[in-house]
Amino acid sequence: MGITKTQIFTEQQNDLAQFFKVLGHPARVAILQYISNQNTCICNDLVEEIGLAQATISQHLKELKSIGLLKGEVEGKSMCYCINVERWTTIQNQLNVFFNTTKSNCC
Amino acid sequence: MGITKTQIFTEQQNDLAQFFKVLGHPARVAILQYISNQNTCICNDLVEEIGLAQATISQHLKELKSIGLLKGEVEGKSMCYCINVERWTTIQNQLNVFFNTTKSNCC
DNA sequence: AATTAACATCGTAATATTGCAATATATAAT
DNA sequence: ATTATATATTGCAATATTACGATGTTAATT
Repeated sequence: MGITKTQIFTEQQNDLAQFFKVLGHPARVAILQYISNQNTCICNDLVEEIGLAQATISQHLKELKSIGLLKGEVEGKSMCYCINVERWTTIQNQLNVFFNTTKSNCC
Repeated sequence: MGITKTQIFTEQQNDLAQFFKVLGHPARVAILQYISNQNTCICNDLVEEIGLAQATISQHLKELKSIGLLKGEVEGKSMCYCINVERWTTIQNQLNVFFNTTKSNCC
């Protein structure tokens, strides 16, 4: 097969895994860090900064947008991609709830 | 292609992405939650509880072990898989540092 | 209106992941 | 010693992901 059996898990488990999965690529970690360090955030900078082709960066940005972590606004002929701080904080909280409620142990 | 260009990222970025990636599958989230809720944690229970084949569960356990999140001890003819609380806390802290240092914004 | 610049999307090749049956291994029970 | 039980490993098929060139699209510039 090769297809994840989403149906056998809870919505919470699938959502959590989805967040983790999107963050689970170094290019996407790097993109978030770079955007966070800039005051202007334009996609073309990312291509030079990260060192992947423009099409590839665009694809990674799309995935970060898919879970609401980034929002992009058209700014002339460029794009201004920003971190959605509200969403960012919400996800951080959800991950912390997961970590805090899942660390008990038997041995 | 199809191969992640690990060399162009920092070790920190690759490590972070690796943690996220391992947690980025609902079966692995479910396994961690189940183990955390049990006092005894035996692999065979997991097969029935999660609903994936024994070989598949074994594979997921291996990945969780690969980043040190689980430790397994032989207990008779069963295995006792436990969460490595120390490692768990370390990773949680690293993720929080990432979240806290990466949420500034421009718009 | 043609051109340029900045992305986005499509198509595709290479590689990775998911899942399982079959098989191997290791221990407990008989 | 043989058998049963629990888990790991191997091999493989199906699907997903990564990456990029080529091509669309949109908006500013000329």
